[in-house]
Amino acid sequence: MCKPGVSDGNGAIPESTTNGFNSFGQDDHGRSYPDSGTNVYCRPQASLSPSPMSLIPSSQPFPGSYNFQFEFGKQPKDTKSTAWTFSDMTNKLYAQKDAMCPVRFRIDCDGVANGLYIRALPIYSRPEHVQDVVKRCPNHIQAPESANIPHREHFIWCENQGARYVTDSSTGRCAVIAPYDAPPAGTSWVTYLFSFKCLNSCVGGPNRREMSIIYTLENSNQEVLGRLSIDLRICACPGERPEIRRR
Amino acid sequence: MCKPGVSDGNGAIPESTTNGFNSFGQDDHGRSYPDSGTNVYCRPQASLSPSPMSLIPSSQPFPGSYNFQFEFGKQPKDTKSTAWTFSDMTNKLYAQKDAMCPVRFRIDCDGVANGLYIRALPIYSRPEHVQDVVKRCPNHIQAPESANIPHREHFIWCENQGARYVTDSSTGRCAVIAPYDAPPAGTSWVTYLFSFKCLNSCVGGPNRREMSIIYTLENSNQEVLGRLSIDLRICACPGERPEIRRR
DNA sequence: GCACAAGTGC
DNA sequence: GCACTTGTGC
Ligand SMILES: [Zn+2]
Ligand SMILES: [Zn+2]
Repeated sequence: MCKPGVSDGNGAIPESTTNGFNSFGQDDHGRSYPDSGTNVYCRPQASLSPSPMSLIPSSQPFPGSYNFQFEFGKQPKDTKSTAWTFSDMTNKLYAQKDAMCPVRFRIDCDGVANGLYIRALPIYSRPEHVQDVVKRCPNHIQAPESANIPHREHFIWCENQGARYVTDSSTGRCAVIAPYDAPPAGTSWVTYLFSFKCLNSCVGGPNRREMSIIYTLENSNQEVLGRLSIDLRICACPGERPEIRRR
Repeated sequence: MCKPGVSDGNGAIPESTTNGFNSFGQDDHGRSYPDSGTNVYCRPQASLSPSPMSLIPSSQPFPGSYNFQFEFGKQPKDTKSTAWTFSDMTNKLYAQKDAMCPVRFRIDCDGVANGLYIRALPIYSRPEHVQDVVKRCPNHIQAPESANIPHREHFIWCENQGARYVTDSSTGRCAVIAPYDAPPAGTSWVTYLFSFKCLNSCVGGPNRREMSIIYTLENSNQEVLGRLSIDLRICACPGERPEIRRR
């Protein structure tokens, strides 16, 4: 079994968990809601006293000793109606809501990687919103097809066996953790299927705020061994790059 | 005290209640939800077997023996940014969400009208949707300013003293009932303030479906003594008639 | 895949 | 009050 040392990639103390941060939302659920005032859908205001950087999850990528890497599986079609597309140029994933997006990970490992995990955590990438917890909008949480699903409030779902949905009790951040499986014979890449359960535009949820996914490679003590960050846009037409849209 | 006889205006048996109808929604809440399929915001389908007319609330106006009538108070401003405007031409109220709309009612009554009530019930006016219960969208129900408000699921609110929010136990229809007060000295019109707590476009709620308000004059036995119907459109810019909108 | 609808930022 | 954004119907 291979086990390189824990590193943190920021030259600081290794995080014993990815959850060492706080969120400052508009309400108990850290969400922005429509019409806090009369008839105005408003975005959450930046908190008056900005939260210390340490309270915000790090999105600083670092391969770490395991040389943690990702790539995307082949996209279904290359037309404008594709369910998802990843731009290497911008490091941004465009996907429809609920589309299964195959993300492959690999690590440098001579033997069997045991007790390793992939954590997927969504964040708002803009500093004004990064302190807010990414949650689904009430409309989608309450939708019948999410009824009785325990993780229905989670924005990122992972279809892999063994995926575990966690909500940090102090911050309210929702993440999904899947065991890092051994790659199939003949490759070092392991595929994970992620889907995203709100649109970027969902009122009462993401509410048009730009997002990123933070993928961390962790050991069973939740020590971060490597980190990746991917920008994310969930929309009806991921095949249409925003700049191409006709006026 | 004046008390003309109960009439029904349809030449049929008087309704002993406005609630003698059923709703056939998409789910337990009679609502349309986003993405019943993958990534498609869909409207509710018309039920395969159309509901009998008797199960749908009547919106047939009739003044009745009391000569039940309405008019609108003076609108705040006549600019495009008005909070509400009523078109006599089309019998349609255009209003912003949460805007207080003053509706005046009058009845022919020589003495003191006692034990009379005004009921306001919202319906979807198109036959495809009339069987669905009008409720607020989950986003607005869950919004912090609606927390702890018992009638937060109601689409129509009435600000008058004595307003009572009722939900029919068999149909799930939500209505608000206010006592018919004596008009102030010098007029026969009594003013009621109504507000509408979702946009016409609210996903998971009205979801772009056209609506009407049914106002009924009732006695304390919920017998209908008169009925009025007003078409309704709740939107961000009620001052802009839909036809005027620039392309 | 286009044209429309309609809430939002500014 | 305009222009833009972006989900939706067709
Ligand atoms: Zn959503
Ligand atoms: Zn609403």
